[in-house]
Amino acid sequence: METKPLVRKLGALVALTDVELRVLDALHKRRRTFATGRDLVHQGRADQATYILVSGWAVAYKILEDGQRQIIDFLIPGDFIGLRGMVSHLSDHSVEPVTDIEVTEVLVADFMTALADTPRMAIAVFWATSRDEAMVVEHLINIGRRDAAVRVAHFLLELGARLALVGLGSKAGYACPLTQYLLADALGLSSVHVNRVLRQLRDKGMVTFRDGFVTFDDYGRLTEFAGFDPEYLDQIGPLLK
Amino acid sequence: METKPLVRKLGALVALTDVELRVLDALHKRRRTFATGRDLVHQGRADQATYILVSGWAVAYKILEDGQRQIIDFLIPGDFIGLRGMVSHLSDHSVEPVTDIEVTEVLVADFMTALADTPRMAIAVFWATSRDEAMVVEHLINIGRRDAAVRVAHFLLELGARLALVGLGSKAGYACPLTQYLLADALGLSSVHVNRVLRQLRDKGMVTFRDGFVTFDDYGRLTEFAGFDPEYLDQIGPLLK
DNA sequence: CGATCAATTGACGCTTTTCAAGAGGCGTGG
DNA sequence: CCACGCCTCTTGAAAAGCGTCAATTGATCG
Repeated sequence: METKPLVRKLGALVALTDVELRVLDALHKRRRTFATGRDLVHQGRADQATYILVSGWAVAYKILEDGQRQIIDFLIPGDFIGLRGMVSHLSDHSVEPVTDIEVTEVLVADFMTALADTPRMAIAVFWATSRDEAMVVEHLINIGRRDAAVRVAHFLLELGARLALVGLGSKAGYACPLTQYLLADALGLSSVHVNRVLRQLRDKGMVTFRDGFVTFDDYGRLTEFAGFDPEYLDQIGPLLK
Repeated sequence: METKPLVRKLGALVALTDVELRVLDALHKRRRTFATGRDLVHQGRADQATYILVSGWAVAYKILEDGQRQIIDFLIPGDFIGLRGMVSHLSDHSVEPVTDIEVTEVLVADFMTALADTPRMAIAVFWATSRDEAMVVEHLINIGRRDAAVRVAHFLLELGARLALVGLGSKAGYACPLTQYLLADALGLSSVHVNRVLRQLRDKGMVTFRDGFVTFDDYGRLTEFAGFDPEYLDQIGPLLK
């Protein structure tokens, strides 16, 4: 039996019944692929569908008046794409693939019906989105009150923790398709400064960001340096049995 | 008929039936008051209740390892307090009153039951929290990619727009109990710099922050200066009729 | 083989922080 | 009623962090 990312994600929050699993399964309509550079969700446009990321990385961002870009979050397999846009009629940000990606499409109408029919699942979805918000909050704190080096370190650790949850990373490191430009736009830094900071961290033997791989050279020392607390990602098991 | 903040908030998102209104009404248990400096939600502690702010202001924040504080959001009447903490077992931030506040308490168990019994309301709550997340996202962008002056201007405008939604502000200005220290911790700046920037904005005749009041001296010029787009707060009416 | 993009490094300058000091308001206790 | 402490706001001077500009390299791609 194939374990779909969405099932794994929601199942970790709420113990799902057979009926709910069937409803969930019916949600996965078409499987689609998107190539790098082609927007899935476009800033300021209403959407009729949301997606669940199956493979590859994407980035949620917003373009400012002056052309600068702020990255809100990187999306990895198992994440919802454009869920807020679906529910608030107007998406306030864009999403585009970082790599070629594979997604399954979920139609708004189907999703709403599913939530109404299976309230426990609605809670699970609610919980999942709350976790996403916790991520954004952590991101906010990272940018607001940490200096560049700690900020970069913290970010790489957070990404590692998220990837580990879906089996794509460990305390040794992970494959990471991001460029230093993307990192800069996520962290509110210039790419030049990101480069310098990465070299610092590498020279200190804590973490190496190179050739599409993040390698934790000294995980313990890095977490201490970054003040990293993975608690907000912890799951204590399903809230609803 | 008294219009409770929660009813007004959810009613704007989903047209509620009589049954749902009754369920909602039953949620409002005790009314409580908290004085300045007494935490409602404490970082790292699991909670059994969430609150809905009736009057006064509160602040959601997180304390970092080194003692610095990052403010996540200011809470104004009609806002949920500690909703995420309720759903994820572990609250990742603290909430404390800025002024003396009045809240109504909602028990987790009641809330979960209500959501399960009235799925449309669950969607409304889901939507409301999505809007809150949009606020945090805007906050993130503000801190990540705008310089201090624009950041302060944007923030004061955003606060004004939120207050206007609940009848506590206009394009002329609003009563604002925040200190410059609170502003600094929200914006990721030092209080000294916030002070300087506020003087700049005042000298330029755009906005005055003084004696507990924010006065928009030139609303049009300020919005242009800040690149403020209130769209993300807009409501196009109930999604579900 | 030219073009584009990611990474890299140096020099310089500006934004913001830090440190320091002082003024005014307000509550509390003697 | 006054003195004192505490908080908030204010301003100046100096230092630090980070951004901008610029130039170089290597890799990939058509």
